[in-house]
Amino acid sequence: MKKRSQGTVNRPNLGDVGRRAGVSAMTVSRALSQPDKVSGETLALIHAAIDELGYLPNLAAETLRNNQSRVIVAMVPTINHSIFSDTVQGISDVLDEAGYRLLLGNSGYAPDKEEELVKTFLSHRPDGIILTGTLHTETARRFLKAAAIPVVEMWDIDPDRVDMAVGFDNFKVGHDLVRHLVDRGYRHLGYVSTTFEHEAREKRARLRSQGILSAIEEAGLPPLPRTSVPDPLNIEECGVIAADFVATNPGIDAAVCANEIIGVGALVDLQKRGWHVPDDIGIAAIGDANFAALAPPGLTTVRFHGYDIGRHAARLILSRLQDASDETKCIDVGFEVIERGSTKFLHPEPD
Amino acid sequence: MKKRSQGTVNRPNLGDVGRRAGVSAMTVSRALSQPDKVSGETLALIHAAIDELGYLPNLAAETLRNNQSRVIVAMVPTINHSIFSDTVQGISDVLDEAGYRLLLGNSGYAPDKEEELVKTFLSHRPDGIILTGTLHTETARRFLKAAAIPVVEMWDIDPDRVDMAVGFDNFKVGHDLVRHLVDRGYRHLGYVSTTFEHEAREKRARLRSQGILSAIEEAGLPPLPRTSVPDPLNIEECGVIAADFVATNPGIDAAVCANEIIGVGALVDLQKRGWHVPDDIGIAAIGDANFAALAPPGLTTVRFHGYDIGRHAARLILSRLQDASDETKCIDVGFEVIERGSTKFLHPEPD
DNA sequence: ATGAAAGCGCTAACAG
DNA sequence: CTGTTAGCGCTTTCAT
Repeated sequence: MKKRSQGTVNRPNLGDVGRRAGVSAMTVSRALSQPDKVSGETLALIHAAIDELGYLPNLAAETLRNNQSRVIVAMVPTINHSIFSDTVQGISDVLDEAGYRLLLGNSGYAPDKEEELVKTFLSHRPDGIILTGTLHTETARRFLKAAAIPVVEMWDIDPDRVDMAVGFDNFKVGHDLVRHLVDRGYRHLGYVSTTFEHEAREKRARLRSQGILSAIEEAGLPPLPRTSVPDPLNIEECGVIAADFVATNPGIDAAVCANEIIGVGALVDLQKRGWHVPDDIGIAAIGDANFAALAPPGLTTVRFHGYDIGRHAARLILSRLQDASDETKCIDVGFEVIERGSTKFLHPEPD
Repeated sequence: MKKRSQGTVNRPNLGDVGRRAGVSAMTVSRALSQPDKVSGETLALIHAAIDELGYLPNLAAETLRNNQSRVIVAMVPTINHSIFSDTVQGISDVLDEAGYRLLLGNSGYAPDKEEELVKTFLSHRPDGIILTGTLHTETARRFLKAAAIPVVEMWDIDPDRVDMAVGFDNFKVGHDLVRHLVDRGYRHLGYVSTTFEHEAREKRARLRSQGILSAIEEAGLPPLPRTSVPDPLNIEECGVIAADFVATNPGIDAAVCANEIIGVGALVDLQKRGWHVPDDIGIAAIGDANFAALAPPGLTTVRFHGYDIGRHAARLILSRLQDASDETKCIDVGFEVIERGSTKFLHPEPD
């Protein structure tokens, strides 16, 4: 009796199928991968055997043999955030269509954790890997390069990327949002920012601030009053802080909020206090995940294209896999300013 | 020269590490899995070699050899929905902690697609698999059973489950929400339901309807006026339909909405039309994903525990893996009625 | 404490 | 058109 397995159920392999069909394992293998090289009669026998046995190929063996797993790894800080779940959905949709599978990891904004995960994931021999952000440990970078598989970094575009990148320019986000407000006649902006512990988020936030300041300078506006809210964010607290800020800085005609939570909080709280938005004060925020459209009269925001970022990331991996000579790419998917009721066009008045 | 690889980079294996450390592959293997069986000196040499070469184990080989992949598959209809991304996060958190990886699939509510994916995923030899819902093709069920690995079905609890299940009782959802309204004094309910094409969603919706009707009967309330909104859902349209429904059924003192979108739409639209919520009309909805708390005065809802469902599902898999004799389990995580401003306690008045 | 052999399931390469 | 051999990287088993 052939000894196989250590206690668990034996699942049929190519040999079992072949035995049942009266051919060798090799012929079954061919029947599946190059059916034109197998006679019609044998083919029928083999398929019957496959159905009877419920044969499924063993991809661990294929991976080992072919050095190709048809698995792509994606690591996001959390999927519990609509912007990242959009991204993962985009990745998943593209991979699925191409017959690749998605191995998903949560790095939680922690480079050390990410390094650990990168090593573990590389052990699964993925055909490609998609990471969030550009902040990785030196060791992680080394292993990624040694793996010699396509690597895409998402969301941030950084010149010293590992391989490929898809994202947008955070400096431009801040810059363009201010520019948008200036174009509508706003002149006295205030800024409600965030304070993040995580270096990756802090870096992103800093770039946006710099963009804001740069646009303000370009437009010759007065200096930017500023406050910040603590992490983690709570919509009510953020609203109070933002509304207090607006109330104690009476010169401000528009508040720029570092994210949607702050923006909606400010919108709700200011209106509760009797301010009229957008007539008394304009409000705009960076990020458009869930509720920006919902809180009356709607929050003007910068929207990111998470789903597109995911799709592009997966496509970059796949196209590199198809054509290894494909040169390194960097895709800027941009962003969008969505104008809603919380800002309006101000008629120019004497200052 | 040793021939290896077909064009791609060779990554170091146990033999390479051993050669560098002056020992055999087997000793390196032991150094990693049973370090106490290797002399301290050799151990140091081996670890040095591992670091120098950047060795990572090949899990495809381990899987093939050990018949164990440390990979768990999870299939959800979409992760682009906060309730499912919560679930996936729950799964991921538990797996991560236990050193397992998550292979994620999107079945998109389609049993045929799911069957295809189940087969592909089983080919990866996962140690366990987590599915959404109980609606699978016969073939899918057969393959799942043949795979002889732990299977968990999430969200719906069904007596004829494949193996284990985590979820809640949809009949009870409808029943308890109505009961909640009745307890607060509401007597003339109306129902804004959905019309789904997908059998799985339709089934869930039907169970909830039955629960609603049952509670109404128990309480001896008048028959339930009812309308429905088309899929896919749009918040404004849903709002218009729901508000029209309330306006044309003046007897109604509370509207039960089949989901959060409808509920918030109704809330916004009715208030826009000058209705006062909850004084003129109470509103309650099933589902509490994103914005129920946000639209003033807050929407009373039934909240599901997606994250917990995910955690439990992963835990069931892992505990079965640790102890195969563990008996089949079914966990009811329940749900929660969240009372917000859109309903209130009605003082009993003469009818 | 360490090593050699064998085999997990698959397929490229080479017969026939 | 079909079969045999060998080896992908790993670990169980059996020496030493």
